[in-house]
Amino acid sequence: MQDYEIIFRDFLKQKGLKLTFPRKAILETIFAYHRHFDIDALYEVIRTKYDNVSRATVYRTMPLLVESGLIKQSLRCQAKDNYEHIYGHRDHLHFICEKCGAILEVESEAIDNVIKHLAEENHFQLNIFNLNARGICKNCLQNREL
Amino acid sequence: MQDYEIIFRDFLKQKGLKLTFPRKAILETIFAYHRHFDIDALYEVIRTKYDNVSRATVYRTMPLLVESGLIKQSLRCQAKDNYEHIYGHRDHLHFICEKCGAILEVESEAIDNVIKHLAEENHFQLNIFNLNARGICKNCLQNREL
DNA sequence: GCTATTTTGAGAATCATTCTCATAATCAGC
DNA sequence: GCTGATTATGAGAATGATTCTCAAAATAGC
Repeated sequence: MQDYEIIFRDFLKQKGLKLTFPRKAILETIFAYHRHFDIDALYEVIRTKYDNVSRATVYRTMPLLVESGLIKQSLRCQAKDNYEHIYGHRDHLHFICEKCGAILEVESEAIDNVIKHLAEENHFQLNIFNLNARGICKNCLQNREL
Repeated sequence: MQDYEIIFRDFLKQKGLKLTFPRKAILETIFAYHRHFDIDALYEVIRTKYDNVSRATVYRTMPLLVESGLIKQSLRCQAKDNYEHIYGHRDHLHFICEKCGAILEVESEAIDNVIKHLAEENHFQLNIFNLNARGICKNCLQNREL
C-alpha cells in the first residue's frame, strides 16, 4: 500500500469513514497524475480505468482529500476549481500567462520563508498557501516582437 | 471627476467604448467600498442607490474594470468570485481563517520583491499576483485553548 | 450472518455566471 | 439638435460546475 493510501485510510478512520473502492480509485488516479487537474478531467480518466465511479462521488471525495492534507485546491481556471498534490510535492507558485494560458510552476524557498515569517508576525497558524501570478510568459513576449 | 473615473473613461475610449451611466454607477459603488466584495453583494448595494442597473450589466462591466487595471479578481469565497481595488491600494496578501472565515489583509514589501525577482528570473512579465494563505487565525487559536 | 451506519450512483436541483435579443442610449458628423 | 451607425442595456433564458436527494448497496463490528 502506498504512503498516500495509508495517510488517507488513517485520516478516514479517525473520522469514522471508510477507504472504499471508489475512494481508492480516485486517490490512485490523482496520484498517478503529476500536475494540477480539474474534477471533470479527473472524472474522465477515472472512467477509462474503473467502471461505476460516479461524478458525484468524485466531487464528494475531494473535500476529504483536501482535509486529509494530501491535496489542495490550487488555481481556478476556466470556471473550474483545480487541485494539485501536496504530498510528495514542494509548495510552489504559478505564473499564469494571460495570453496563451500556459502555467509555469516555480518553487522558491524565499517565498516560503517570507510567508512563514509574516504568518508568525500576525500570530496566524499557517496551513497552506496559494500564490498565483498573472502576466505574459516568455514565449508570448518573444512572439509579440515579430 | 475622480481619478479612477478618468482612468476608466480613457481606457474605454481607447477601446471604442463608452462611460455610460450604469458603468459609472458600478464604478462609484465599487470605489465607495473598501474591501473585497462579490458581485452579488455589489449588485445589491447598487440597487439601493440606482434604479435599473441590471445584474447582467454588473457582470459585463467587471472584466472591463479588471482589464483597465482598476480592480483585480482576488479570492474566491463561498463559490463566488471576489474582487478588490488595485487603484489606490497596495498589493497585499490574505490570511484566511479556516475556522471562522475571517480574512486578514497583510501588506509586505518583502513578498513583492521576491515575486518580482522570481518573475524576472523566469522572463515572465508580471502583471498582478494573488496570495492567499489558509490556516487558523489568532482568535480561533486562543479560543481553542479554553 | 445480522444490524446499524456509511457510501454509492443516477439524476434532479441549485446557483453563479453568461448569453440572447429586442430596445435604448450614445457619439460623430452634419 | 437631427441622423445613422454603433455600442449598451435589461430581462429573462441558457449554461455548466457543483451539490443534493434518495433508494439501494457495501461495510464493520458483533
